[in-house]
Amino acid sequence: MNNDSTRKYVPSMSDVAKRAGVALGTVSNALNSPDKVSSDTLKRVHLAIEELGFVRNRAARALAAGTSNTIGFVLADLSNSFFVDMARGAEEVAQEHKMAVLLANSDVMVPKQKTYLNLFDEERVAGILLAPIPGYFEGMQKARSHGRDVVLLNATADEPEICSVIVNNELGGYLAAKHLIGLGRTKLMFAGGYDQVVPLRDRRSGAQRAVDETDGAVTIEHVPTPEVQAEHGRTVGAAILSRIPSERPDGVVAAADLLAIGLLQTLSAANVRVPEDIAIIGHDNNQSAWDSHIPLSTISQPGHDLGAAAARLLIEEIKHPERHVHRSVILEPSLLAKESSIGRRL
Amino acid sequence: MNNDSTRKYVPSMSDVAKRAGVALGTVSNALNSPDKVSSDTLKRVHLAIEELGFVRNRAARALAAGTSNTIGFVLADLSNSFFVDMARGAEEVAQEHKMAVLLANSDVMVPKQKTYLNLFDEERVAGILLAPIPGYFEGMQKARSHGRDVVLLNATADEPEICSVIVNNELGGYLAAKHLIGLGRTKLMFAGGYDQVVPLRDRRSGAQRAVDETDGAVTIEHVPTPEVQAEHGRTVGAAILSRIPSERPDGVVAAADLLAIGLLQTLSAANVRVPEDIAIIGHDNNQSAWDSHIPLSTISQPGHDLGAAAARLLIEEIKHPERHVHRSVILEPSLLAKESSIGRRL
DNA sequence: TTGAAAGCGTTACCAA
DNA sequence: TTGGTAACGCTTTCAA
Repeated sequence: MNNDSTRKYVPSMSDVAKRAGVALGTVSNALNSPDKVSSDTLKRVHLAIEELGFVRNRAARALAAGTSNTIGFVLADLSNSFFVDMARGAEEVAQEHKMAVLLANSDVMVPKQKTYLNLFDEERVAGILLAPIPGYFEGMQKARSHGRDVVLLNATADEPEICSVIVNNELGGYLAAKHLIGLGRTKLMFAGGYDQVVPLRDRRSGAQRAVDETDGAVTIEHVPTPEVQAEHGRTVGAAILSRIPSERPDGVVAAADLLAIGLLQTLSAANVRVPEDIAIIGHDNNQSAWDSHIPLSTISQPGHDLGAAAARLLIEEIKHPERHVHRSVILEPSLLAKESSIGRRL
Repeated sequence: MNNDSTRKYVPSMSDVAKRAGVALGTVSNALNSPDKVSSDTLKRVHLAIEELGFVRNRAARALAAGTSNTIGFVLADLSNSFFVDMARGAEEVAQEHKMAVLLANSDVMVPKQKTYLNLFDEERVAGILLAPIPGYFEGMQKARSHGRDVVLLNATADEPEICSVIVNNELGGYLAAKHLIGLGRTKLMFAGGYDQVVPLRDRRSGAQRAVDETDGAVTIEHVPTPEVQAEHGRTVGAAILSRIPSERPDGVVAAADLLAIGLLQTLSAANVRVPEDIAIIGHDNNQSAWDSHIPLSTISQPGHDLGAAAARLLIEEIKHPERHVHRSVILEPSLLAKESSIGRRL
């Protein structure tokens, strides 16, 4: 009927100290620098902890020490596997250093991003990992001005004082276009995005570079879209279908996988053969695009490595501020050729 | 070259108090119970806060108050959109109550789940949301014994003292089978899972119930698989293909979407028509299965509602322990009929 | 190696 | 309404 009043008494370090017959400071040492304590007292302390069911109070710890061993990770979009991969990578590295990673999903909402950044700042976390909403950094400076170390993922700030890990998007676009060109395609299309979104713009210039290298043997046109979701891919697909076949591209570099999937669906539904008539390659290796009817060739973003590299930078900055040099790590994407470009291989 | 020593001095409440010419306690009140402070001093305090760039110290807050206004959410698998939906739902509700949700991904690893549960316990969070690794609750009791409120998502504990929110899986299986039967299918197959995994077992019994209701007009067979990933679906597909057509089922209820996708691929590749020859319905409405070639019919799990309901239960328990009644909320899944069962509708 | 005591920045209480 | 002050539970000197 009513709630249990099981709310047990939570033992503190001084309780442990009493029980073990040692001083408070000794318990603290036993926990934090076991080597400073004789193995005998160590045993007694641990026994007492066990008997009492003691748990450290992190709040008190953070207050006294001025910082915690927790890393706060604010990321833009949990429904995108790219970010989930980052979280995994960061976690693995943190774990090696006995640090924990707490996640906060800003869900592509700027105020939320700011709120969580502020939350981690208030919590005095050891450091903050931020995979920001493209173009939005609000809240970051405030945390930094309080001495909180911040490392950016998949974005760079103007100031060189902030470490960041980014992906070479230009190379991604280049690899994608180069792949299609190598497959003999000559009339390319770059689908999606517009120039205000830097990563997508970079992908496009990379694709352009690959085309330029052919000295005119290959052409490329750009069909911009407001966003890069599946529906925008369908729009692009419809646009292609409205042309007479001879005017259609024979290869499409999509700015993102979801867009590529939408495009793929629309074309297949109209009996355009992929890749025979039109080869398609996406971008991101987004899990949501796995297992599509015709497996999608894509440019794989090193999400895991990105998270790991960022965590390494952050931890270095936290633990050795004196020897730490602020820098930007650039990771390379890689080609993942599948059926949508190279056809079925048996 | 070297790191900036920008590490600014972080002002405290007493600094604010001095600056505003009021007492420390007044600043605290100004922040926590503005109504207890005259609008004049309120103004002065806020001005001082602004000028100093003050941020509360949550560690100190949690220490003094004994709890925070943060909810910790430990979930089993971030790469499954079901869990991400839960997180969103929980967050929305928390936000309405001015509480924040911090996420920890146990990544289907029991030790991690335990570690994070312990972490949140140590942090003295206001409460814990736990979407556990099926069958594993280690770490939960310890946190509970410290007075931490815990609410389970998509799982139930043996003790009635713990609130939980679950999905009626039996109904899900029933709806799925009923749907295929309503479409005229008479030789069903339930693909995936085995009886040790409770949710999957429930789905199967639901499907069985739907079949039983036909008084023998419809049959159903069970093909178990060790897990329910795409590869297992391919295995099931291969098994079906190895039979002569007349022995094949005409409708398959898959225990999970990923499995359904694998099955779909294998069958399509062998030119089995879906849904004409074999209708397929999955389970979970997993985002990773969206945008497949033939849109997959599925049973939609109310992930968002699940998270929201759980957060509501938890917050009620936190804020009104005296009037709170422990209970288990059961949510209903719903049918999402798409092309893989009903064919293309124009 | 161990013990004692001074904070850390809040909240919450009581007196004014 | 306000001010003063004792916790909160830990880390971290400094002596012993």
